[in-house]
Amino acid sequence: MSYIWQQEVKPKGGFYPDTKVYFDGSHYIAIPHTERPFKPRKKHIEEVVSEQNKWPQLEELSAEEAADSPFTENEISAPEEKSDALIGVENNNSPHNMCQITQKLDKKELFEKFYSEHINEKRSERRKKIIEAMLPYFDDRTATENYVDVNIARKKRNLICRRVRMVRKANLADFNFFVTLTYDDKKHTECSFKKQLKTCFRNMSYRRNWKYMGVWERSPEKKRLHFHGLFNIPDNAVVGKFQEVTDYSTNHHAMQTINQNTYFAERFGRNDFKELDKRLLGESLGYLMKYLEKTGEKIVYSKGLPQFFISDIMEEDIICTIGQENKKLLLFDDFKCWDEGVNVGTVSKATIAQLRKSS
DNA sequence: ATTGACTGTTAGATCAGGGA
DNA sequence: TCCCTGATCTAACAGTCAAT
Repeated sequence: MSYIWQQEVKPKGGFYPDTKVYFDGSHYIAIPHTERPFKPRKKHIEEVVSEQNKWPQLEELSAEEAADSPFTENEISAPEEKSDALIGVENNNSPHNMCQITQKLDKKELFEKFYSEHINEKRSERRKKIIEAMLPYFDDRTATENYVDVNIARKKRNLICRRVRMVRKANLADFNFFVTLTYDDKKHTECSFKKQLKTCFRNMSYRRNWKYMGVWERSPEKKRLHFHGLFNIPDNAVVGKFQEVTDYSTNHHAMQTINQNTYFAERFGRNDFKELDKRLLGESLGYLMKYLEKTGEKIVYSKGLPQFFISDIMEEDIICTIGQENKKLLLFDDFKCWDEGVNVGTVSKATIAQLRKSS
């Protein structure tokens, strides 16, 4: 095998061109540029194993059920456009607000279903239960166990990827608020809360240059849907006003003071904008990570949160090589950034902003 | 670990409506 | 007409996968 990174990483002339630089929370680390020759991927086709019939009365779904439904409005109203999809919907002249949903699941989708059903259980218990549930769809127990183990490993890999991405984005983001939001029954249903809040954040990001990342949470003890997020809100881009509100917390059974924003209080309900101590970023991230893992929910990101920036790195700015096979470069805190032979200065917020971005 | 390719989702851009 | 806000459309990208 003759992949470039397996040859000599260190270039001649004492510098590394186009490295990907990330911040691990205390140091900047550069990954030297590597390339791998293109190799087409095999397409794996999963076997269809299960069909379920459901007769949901759409207008009778509660907001919560609607939010939890795997069928989006699009899938229900325009099934003919998804002819090759495994999830199909038929409307056989049934009453106006009723349609037959025929859900065909392949083995992988079935695995996903059982995996999310047992997400809150211990790993070994979860594995056992998924295997039992999937046993009828395989020839024997060994085949079932193999399939489940391979897919558990896949989920684990994917989670690691997401975690790495999230931490690297957060470390370069310069967040200044940790925000918790929920909704007032008088203003929203869970569904409308989620939809409008996402729209609102999207607009703040575009119009006021807010950056954010966060997760939705509905833990068993706190039934109400919350949004927890890390925000970078520029000084001149605040909406509404901040007010200290002191009230009784039913969760902690004690009085608590929150920094409530009037804009979000009026539109959505209770909220808390905690100013973020940079030293506590790791702790806040851990908090978000907990929900990321437990709920299987995806992270809500604003765009423009890079994982890396691209810079050439001079040999004199490298402390040592680190990582697997010493392929990463640990940099001095005041390392210089270079863009195609031009020194764009010592690393700083401004430097990072003008360097080439890499998602 | 990292990479590039693929794909479904979602965030940036734009539209539309309302109020001043 | 201008400004602000919420909604909608679609291009960009997050998530995933397989290779290594």
